[in-house]
Formats: sequence, structure tokens, C-alpha cells
Amino acid sequence: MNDASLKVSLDPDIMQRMNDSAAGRSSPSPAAGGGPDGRAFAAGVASRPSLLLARIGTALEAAGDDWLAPSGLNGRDYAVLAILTTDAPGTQQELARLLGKAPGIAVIAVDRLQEAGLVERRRDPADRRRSRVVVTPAGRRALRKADLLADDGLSQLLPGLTAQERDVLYGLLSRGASHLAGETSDG
Amino acid sequence: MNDASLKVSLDPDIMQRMNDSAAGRSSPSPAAGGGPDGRAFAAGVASRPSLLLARIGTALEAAGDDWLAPSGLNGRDYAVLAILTTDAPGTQQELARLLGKAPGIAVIAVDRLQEAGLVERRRDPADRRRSRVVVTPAGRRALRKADLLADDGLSQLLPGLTAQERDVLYGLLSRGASHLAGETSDG
DNA sequence: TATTGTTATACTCTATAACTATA
DNA sequence: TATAGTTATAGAGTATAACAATA
Repeated sequence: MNDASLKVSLDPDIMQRMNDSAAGRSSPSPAAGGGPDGRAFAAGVASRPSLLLARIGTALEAAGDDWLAPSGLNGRDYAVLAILTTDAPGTQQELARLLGKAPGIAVIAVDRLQEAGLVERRRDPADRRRSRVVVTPAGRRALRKADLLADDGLSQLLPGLTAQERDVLYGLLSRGASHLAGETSDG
Repeated sequence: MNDASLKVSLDPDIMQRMNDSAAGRSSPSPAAGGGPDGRAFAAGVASRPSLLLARIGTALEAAGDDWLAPSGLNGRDYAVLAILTTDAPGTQQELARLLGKAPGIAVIAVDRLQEAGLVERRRDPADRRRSRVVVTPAGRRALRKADLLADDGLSQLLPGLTAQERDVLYGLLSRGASHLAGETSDG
């Protein structure tokens, strides 16, 4: 986690192009990080596990783009690069499925990353309908940088926890939701 | 947590009216509970704490309405009733702030609950601009029922964890995000 | 003039449904 | 006929900005 190489240094072109749209989205929402004057969390929410978990997830998504800003990525970019790198889906439709979104969303996401030079589409010679999306070296650098930024952000979102406790938390989440990782639910 | 009284028995009228809109929203999204054939979670997501937490939060929100259906409430209703009961905000604007949404959203949410007879608006005699929202007995019954349903749902969302482990998880989340509960962030 | 509740409007995100090309 | 990618459209959800009532 604490590698010595934190300087990933993306191409300035890439960062500029992607920040064009990323910056436009970081509008100050009333819920995001902290309200103008009152408390951000209601006790009625904090005292109920399901509401608390939902609220933390929302807060994370709201803050995520800000965390990742130095990498030039937004949350969607990050998730897509992570899936492409780790799961290597053979088609964009599988990417969409792993992303949990409609196929059209994957098209837009890949378009965006491709324009930034972080991924490339490669037609499958065996079946020319399929286009395999491969991550470029610049994409891998961006993902590494985003991983570090995301970890930093998460530690800031949960400042009440030590690194050890965050590991426990992550372990519980990972094991608790592991049933969703490999099973074919009801197909 | 394990009270003997699980039968809250809402008025049939209330349940029918609120289910009119609640049922219409439970459309099968491709991400929600489990995809048609593939895995729901990508390894690239599951192996990254921030993406995993965001995804679990999304899955919870997607499934929440289904969990709460027997109570006649949706997730928004549940959160509002919880805040009204626990935090007792003096104005709708404070309710909106605690809810993390714009004031107009609170108006709509209170309208909905009021039509179902779960809350009532009471003009403040001292300052007639303010309307205090009070929870009716039916609203309190619905909230109690929803609390039980939400706990059940959460245990189903994380089947890999024992009840004890879920308590640990909740404790970590609660303590980790406690900084958001009482501090005035930057007002 | 400032604040509360309310309403109307515009914007963002997304699923759905076409459509094209390949098979 | 069926599947992958793509595009267009419609709908839900929300913030923003007005507005009316009250202070």
C-alpha cells in the first residue's frame, strides 16, 4: 500500500482533456461532504445500519470524483479501468454486466477513456462483432494512481478508524458480499 | 433488536395507497440483485475497497425498496420517518438538511407521508412560517416494522457474515463516520 | 430585507428500444 | 434468426431558481 513510487505522472494532455468534463460535474451538492452549517448525518440515519451504509455509500460516490481528480479520472472511469484490468471482459456487453449498467453506458464510458488514450478498442478477428477493450500503458498508470488516491480518500471518509480497522472493515465487506462475486444468481 | 412484536399491522388503506407508487418503481434493473446470467460483482470492483463500498451501497439502495415493501414504505419514506422520530427537526428545511437533499425534496417526501397518514404538519404558533412535522402513531408503527425489515434485508445482503460480524461491521462504520454526526463542517 | 414552505424548470443519469453489422 | 455494438428517446430523480407568506 505504501509503495515508494507515488508519482505516476500522467500526460498533461490526458489530464486536461478529462478534467474538462470531470471538473464540470463537481458541483457542490447539499449532501456531499458537509452541509453549509448543520450536521451532515442525522442521528436517525447513523443509528440504523442500513441507512448508515446507504448514506456512506452515497457520500463516497459524491466525494469520489474529487479524490480521483489528480488522476484525471472520475469514479466511472476508475471502475471501468479496474474491471478491464482485473476481469478482462471479452466483450463490451460483459463489461457492462460487470459494471452493473446497461450496454449503452459501457459504450459511452469506453468512448471517453479511448479519447483520453487510456484504452483501445480491438476488433476480434474471429468474430468481428466483438470489440475487445484493452488498457494502454497510460491507462495502467492512471489506474495505479487512482488506486492510491481512492485509498487515501477512503481513509479520509472514515477518519475515526485506524488503518488496521479499515482492513477489518474491508475484510468484512468483502467476505459478506462474496456471494455476489462468483455465483450465477438465477440465470 | 429481537422484540416479540413483529406484527405491526398497518391500515390496509395506507399500504394500498403507498404501494401504488412503490410497486411501480421496483423495475428490474440490470445491476440490482443479480444479473441475468453473469456474475454480479467484478473482481476488479471487489478487490478495491472504495469501489466495493460504493457498489454495496448501490446494491443496498436498489434492494431497499423491496425489503421495505411489506411496510408500505420505500427507502425515502424510511429515512424521513427515522429522522423525524430520532432527530425531531424543527423545520422542514432542517429535515432536508439532515436528509442530505434539497428543501423541495423534503416537501415532496412529507406530502407523501402525510397523504398516507404517517405524519402531520403543524404550524408553529410562534413563527407561522415554520411547520413542524410530527409522526403519527401509524407512522411510528410503520417505522418499527421498517426497522425490522431493513435489518432482515441487510442480513440477506451480507449472507457471508454472522450476526456478530454484522455488529462489528456496523460498529466500525458508525465509529468511522462519527465525525460527520456532530461537527459543523465548514459553515 | 430575510426566512420558510412551495412550485416550476432544467439538468443529469440511465434503461429501453431501435438500428447497423456481423454471424 | 441471433448477437455485439451503437445511437436515440423517454423517464426518474434532483438541484436551482423563482414565488408567496410570514417575520
